[in-house]
Amino acid sequence: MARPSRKDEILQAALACFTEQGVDATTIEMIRDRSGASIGSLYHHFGNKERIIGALYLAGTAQYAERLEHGFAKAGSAEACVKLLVTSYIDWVVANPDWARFILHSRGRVEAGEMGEALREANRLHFARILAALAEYRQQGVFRAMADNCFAAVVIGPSQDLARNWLAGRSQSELGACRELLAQIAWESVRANP
Amino acid sequence: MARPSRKDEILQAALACFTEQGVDATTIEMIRDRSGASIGSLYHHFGNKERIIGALYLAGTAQYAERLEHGFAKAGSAEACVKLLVTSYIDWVVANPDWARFILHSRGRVEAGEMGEALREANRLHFARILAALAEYRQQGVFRAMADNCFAAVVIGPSQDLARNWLAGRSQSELGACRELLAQIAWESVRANP
Amino acid sequence: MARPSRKDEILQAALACFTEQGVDATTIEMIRDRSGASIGSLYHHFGNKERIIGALYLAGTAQYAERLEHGFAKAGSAEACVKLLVTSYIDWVVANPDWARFILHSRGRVEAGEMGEALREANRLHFARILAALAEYRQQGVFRAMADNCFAAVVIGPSQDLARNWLAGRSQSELGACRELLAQIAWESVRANP
Amino acid sequence: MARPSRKDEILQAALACFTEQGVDATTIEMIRDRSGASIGSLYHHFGNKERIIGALYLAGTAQYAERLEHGFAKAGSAEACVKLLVTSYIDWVVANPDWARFILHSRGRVEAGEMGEALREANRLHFARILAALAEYRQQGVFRAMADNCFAAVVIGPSQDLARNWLAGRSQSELGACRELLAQIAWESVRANP
DNA sequence: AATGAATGAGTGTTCATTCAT
DNA sequence: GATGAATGAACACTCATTCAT
Repeated sequence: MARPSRKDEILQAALACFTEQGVDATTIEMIRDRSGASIGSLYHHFGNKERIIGALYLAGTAQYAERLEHGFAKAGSAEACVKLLVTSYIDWVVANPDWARFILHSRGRVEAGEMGEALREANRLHFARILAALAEYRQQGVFRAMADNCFAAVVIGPSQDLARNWLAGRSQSELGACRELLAQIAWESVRANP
Repeated sequence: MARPSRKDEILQAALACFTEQGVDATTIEMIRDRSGASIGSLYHHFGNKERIIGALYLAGTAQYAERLEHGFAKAGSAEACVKLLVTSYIDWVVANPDWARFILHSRGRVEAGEMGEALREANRLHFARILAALAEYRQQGVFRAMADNCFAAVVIGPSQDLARNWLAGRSQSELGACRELLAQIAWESVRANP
Repeated sequence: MARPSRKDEILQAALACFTEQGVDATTIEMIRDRSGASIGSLYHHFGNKERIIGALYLAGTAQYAERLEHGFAKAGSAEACVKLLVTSYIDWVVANPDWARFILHSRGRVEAGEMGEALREANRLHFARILAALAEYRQQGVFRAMADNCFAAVVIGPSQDLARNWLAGRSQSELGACRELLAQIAWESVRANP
Repeated sequence: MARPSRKDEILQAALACFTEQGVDATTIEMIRDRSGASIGSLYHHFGNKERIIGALYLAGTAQYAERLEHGFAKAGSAEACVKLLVTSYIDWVVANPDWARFILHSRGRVEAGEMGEALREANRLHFARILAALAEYRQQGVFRAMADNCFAAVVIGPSQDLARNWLAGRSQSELGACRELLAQIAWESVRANP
């Protein structure tokens, strides 16, 4: 296994700081102290704070997208696909709580910054892949008629809401405990009525 | 109609700045310029920036809670109650987009600050009122069995997700257009299977 | 006994604040809170902070001068006069530690301010009275030859040094315990050698 | 001869400002203007104003202590030691009036701040060295019986009082002129009566 | 690639003072 | 005489960023 590169060390340190202090309250010096890199090195690798945030964001979403991709390859029905959207989201949040918290809170910021277009492009792609995977089923009339953004909200909204609360420490119970239930509800919510 | 007090003017100005610049990027001077109050007056009334944020947050949630309360008084069935949770949330967001955006993004910050306990107390109360309104129906077995936090997430999660996207300008379509559909889905998601 | 006037209440409150916080760290609002007077009242009576400090200073030195005056009236020898300078100083410090501390630390400030001339005038007068009381003895050759400022320093310097340390809490022992010894040393230091 | 370091330049500039304006009235910008360093550099080296004050204080007292140390090495009698305490103090004040004024007025402030313990430790050490140098003579009964703090006050009090007045511009005559007389009086004041 | 001293515009906040009531 | 809301200049301090080594 390769040693983590300096860049990755910095990214990991930044994420830890963001988790503990919040993104705005984290200073470059905090990241320096935690990563062991010098200020000069930080700027050599990333150029500015915004780009550290952006790189972290993109790496996080890519990681999640990859996980989803793997699942889709094996899903053989509309139901499996929809449930996969829920379960893989929850599983990823549980496995990467810091990353999930950061992404959940920094989207607007990254979108507004210089890496905004890159982010939107990645999102478009991600969304398109999901739609493509579901396109066949939609044509078969498996799903209830609704706008794309509604569909996405209905499927992932409950999980995201629960994840937000859990990541903020407002839930005493485990997030994973609701995994199956939320997947089932998502499926029931979007399938065409029998 | 009474003229808005100096305190309210400051709060309104702060909200407008938060909407345009974001909370962190808003400086006290921006609020001063927009409100017409002097810096001294700002501090005379609120003491520090944190407390402006907190006051605005609490005022916003109170406003929404009041709206919900009014509706509950007239709701005569479990279905009406659940749908009301969705529709009154969406209606409030559409009617107060700036306030909604601010509240959606500042919860963690306020919770972490000196007014955190006041906020948690208000939330506890709000949540308790909703549960009380539904308690009777729950005992009758009207609802599918699930934890309280799951119930809340299933009912409001999709609306909140959609609202976030709409408030961030990521939706071209109107938020209100999904009103009935989301209410219906919420109800179907939590009712006991027939 | 007359009730203390509002002015005196303010002065007392100011002195207490100065003792606890230091003169610079004391704000008008602290004095307001402690005195019970309103900000407007404070400014009505004194005009500004500087004049509160000045009034307090002058009142304190006057009080000490009066005490000295009383003693001199009864002192019938050079030795008695010199020892009186020491003992009445120490007695006053022990009786009015807050006032003494304030005066010991604020002289330069008052001298530099608008009441500086009044202070210098009071000091000149005070000094002149002491010299007058000793003039006769000096002519008789009772004292060792030295400049006036040296004389004053030799007589009062040790007491003042000890008082400073005691007032700052750096001495565990009582200031009064050294009273007689310091008076004796002062006398031996200034008398002409036998 | 080495060029003064940036830190020393800042310290020198601060001392000059303190002399002209007083410590409280000196702003960071004044020190910046006088030292030529940037605000960032000031804070890079010292962290905050308090620490500039503390560093200056400690450097000044160290300088004086060193001077005293050198003298003690050559003093061969109780009389020489006592007189040295007086003369080296006066000589140092005359040679470093700004530093002396600053130290005379800032002790309480530094003691109350974060460097207070360092200062007290330095003082303890300084005091202990002096006592050690005199210990042998004390055992021989050379000195009049009195408490340590009295002894210190009697020896240095007159010089300090005179120095204060001279440094404040209240003395027209030279401080150095009293050097021998004060040393002599100090010795007479503490020696055991013949 | 790495370092860290230096930079300075910008921030939240303080507080003596004013003045209309 | 008394009140206290309003004022705004001034301050200590922060922190992303640069650049010579």
